[in-house]
Amino acid sequence: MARRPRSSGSLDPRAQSILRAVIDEYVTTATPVGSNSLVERYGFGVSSATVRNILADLEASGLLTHPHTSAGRIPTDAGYRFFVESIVDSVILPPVEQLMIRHQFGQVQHASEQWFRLAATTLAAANRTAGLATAAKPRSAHVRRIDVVSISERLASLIIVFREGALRQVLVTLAGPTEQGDLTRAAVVLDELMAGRTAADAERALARIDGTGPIGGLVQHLGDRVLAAVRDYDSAVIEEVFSDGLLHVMAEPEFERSDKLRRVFAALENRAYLGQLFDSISGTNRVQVFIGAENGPEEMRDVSLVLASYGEPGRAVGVVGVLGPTRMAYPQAIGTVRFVSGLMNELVAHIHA
Amino acid sequence: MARRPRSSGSLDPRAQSILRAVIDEYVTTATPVGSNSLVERYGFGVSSATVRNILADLEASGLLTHPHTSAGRIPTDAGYRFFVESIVDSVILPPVEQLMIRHQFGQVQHASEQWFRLAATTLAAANRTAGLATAAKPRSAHVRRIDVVSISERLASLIIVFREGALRQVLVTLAGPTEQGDLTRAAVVLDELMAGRTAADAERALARIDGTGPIGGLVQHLGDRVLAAVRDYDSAVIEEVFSDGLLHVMAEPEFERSDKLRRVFAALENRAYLGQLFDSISGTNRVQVFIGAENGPEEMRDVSLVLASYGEPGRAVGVVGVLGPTRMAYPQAIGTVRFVSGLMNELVAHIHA
DNA sequence: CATTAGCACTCGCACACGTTGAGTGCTAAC
DNA sequence: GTTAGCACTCAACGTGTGCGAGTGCTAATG
Repeated sequence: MARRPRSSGSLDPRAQSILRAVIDEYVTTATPVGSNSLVERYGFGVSSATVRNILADLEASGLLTHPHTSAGRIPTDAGYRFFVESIVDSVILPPVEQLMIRHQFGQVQHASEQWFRLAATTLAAANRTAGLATAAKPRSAHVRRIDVVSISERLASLIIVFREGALRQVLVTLAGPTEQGDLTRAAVVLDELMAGRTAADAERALARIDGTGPIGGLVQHLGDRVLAAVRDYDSAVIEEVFSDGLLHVMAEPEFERSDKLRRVFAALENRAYLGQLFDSISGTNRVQVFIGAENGPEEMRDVSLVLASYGEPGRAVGVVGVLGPTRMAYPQAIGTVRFVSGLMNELVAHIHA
Repeated sequence: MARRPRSSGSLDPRAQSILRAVIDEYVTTATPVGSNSLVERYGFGVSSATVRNILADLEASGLLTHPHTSAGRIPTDAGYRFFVESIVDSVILPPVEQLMIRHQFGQVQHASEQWFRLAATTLAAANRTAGLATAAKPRSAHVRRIDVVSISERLASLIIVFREGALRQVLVTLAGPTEQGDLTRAAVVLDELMAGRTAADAERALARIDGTGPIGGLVQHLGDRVLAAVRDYDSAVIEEVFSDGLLHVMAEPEFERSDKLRRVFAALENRAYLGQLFDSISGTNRVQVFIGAENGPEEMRDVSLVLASYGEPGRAVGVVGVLGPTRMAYPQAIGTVRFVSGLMNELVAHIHA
């Protein structure tokens, strides 16, 4: 029975600090925490009996639970939520860690567009959980350059560079033996026709083209392929989700039995789900936290996501984040995700400069 | 006690068929198989007592074991090895399955160099295990084409196409504001200089270049980057190992507890190990099977690999294969791996035509 | 002499049972 | 409001027991 009825939302500062202590303790030990160990390790200046009363209150408010009568308390999703709300705006990553991460990004400054992979790897390492990241993808694709390279007599590699530096390669089987010279001429025509265009523009331009003549057919053939590739790039909500450190999650005690984790991984392979999720956070630049059942899918009820989008809302956006058990170190996760997304913002800005 | 001492290597045909039956049964049920269930389901025309005698012989030969005295038999690594040797040359994938796989490959005929991904996916699906594949990588890289595209004022995307169609992209920060015109001119110089060259040749050519003049510095700067990228591509034994269907392995009862599997996954992330392994089979085009402890690393003693290389030994080779528990359906695995590697051979030949 | 029926034996597994200990909730005193 | 005290609960652990699948051995058989 709750001794003093309280309105949810506000919380006695002492109760709040005890909630924090429970979360802190549970996150590190992974075992339910009891009143005794709390006063022992945190010593609130009160006895264990008092702490017990407060714990009972917190449970009545739905912030803690009991696995069974004679066990300690563990936080509920709502408990984590309350905790996260109370810290999410104030967390700042310590300068030492900031420096370490910056250093890692410096190492590969000019290694193609692999930054998002590095972001996932960095987040995974810094949190000992799984790191996730997608490449920044523009709202609508603009073609920047088209190139055609002969691979063999009847095979050519079609290379499409998009405005932000993203790149697509398509192998094209040719109708007959074709020399690099013709391919180059066709490439020039296509390049002039499509460079700077969106998919829709490019389609209109291609429709007006003269499909006859010595290389007209070739241009038409290649143009169709370019268009398909551009549309494909355009329509995918997320191009690729790169993840790293899934092994860390496997090592967590809640996933000792692999079937739970298997379902989580299966959910992560569901593009529709991830696409929708990432889309929902792509407006804001704030760090978003999804805790356990808040994720929606049944399979995800044992894990939490800490996500942030990066990029320029009107142009290109991507997502970085962390996935771990609901029992995860939220302050650390929020801090690193915020910092890395900031870093990615800088990089995107640098590209668009 | 073995009733009749036998030399290892040859085996009574009846004993052999019983070994097969044990493997067959164990692979499907995952539980030790006893003499009774054997005669029940396979009825060899003898009683269970006789089967028991033969089982004892097979155990004495090291092909079977006992988890404990009152349990049925399970195959040892040596037992699987014997079985695999006896079938490896005769397994042919049923035409129906051949057709299904061919069909899948037909669907994406012109989707860039993603074939190896499809190979992994197909193998995973066909065997309900993990599928592995690497892209075909040439012994020594030959540059086919170099292109430079301006991304922003001080940022350019350097695109290197290799002879077999492989592609590398490097973002380059420029010393000062540079127009596409200059970049294009530099690209032409580099293209003429390096196209058709190996890394070593390209290095020599680049050393002789005139680093002065209006675009000389630019060429030099970009050239260094190209060289680094080519060397990088050259030196990596395997570029990327794509895997699919790891979830299937997670579902196997031997990996119900996730720690075993975690170690396997960790081993798979060890590039040095995989590189050496893949290198060791890259000479031959035969299907190679590595069973349990044969793999070497302690972490891999519970899994088997069925691998085959594809490509043209002198030029470009890659690897496709399957990873599963030692208790895996070897005939099916061998059949699909052989067939898919054959398919990949065709594709590589097509590229080099 | 290979095969087989019969039988004692082994040992993991499932289940029941008592013990232990951490932790709770309640009450009465401060 | 806080606290000491205490009865109570329940998972975890170790032990004991019966069950059953399966073996290995022996002696009989065609």
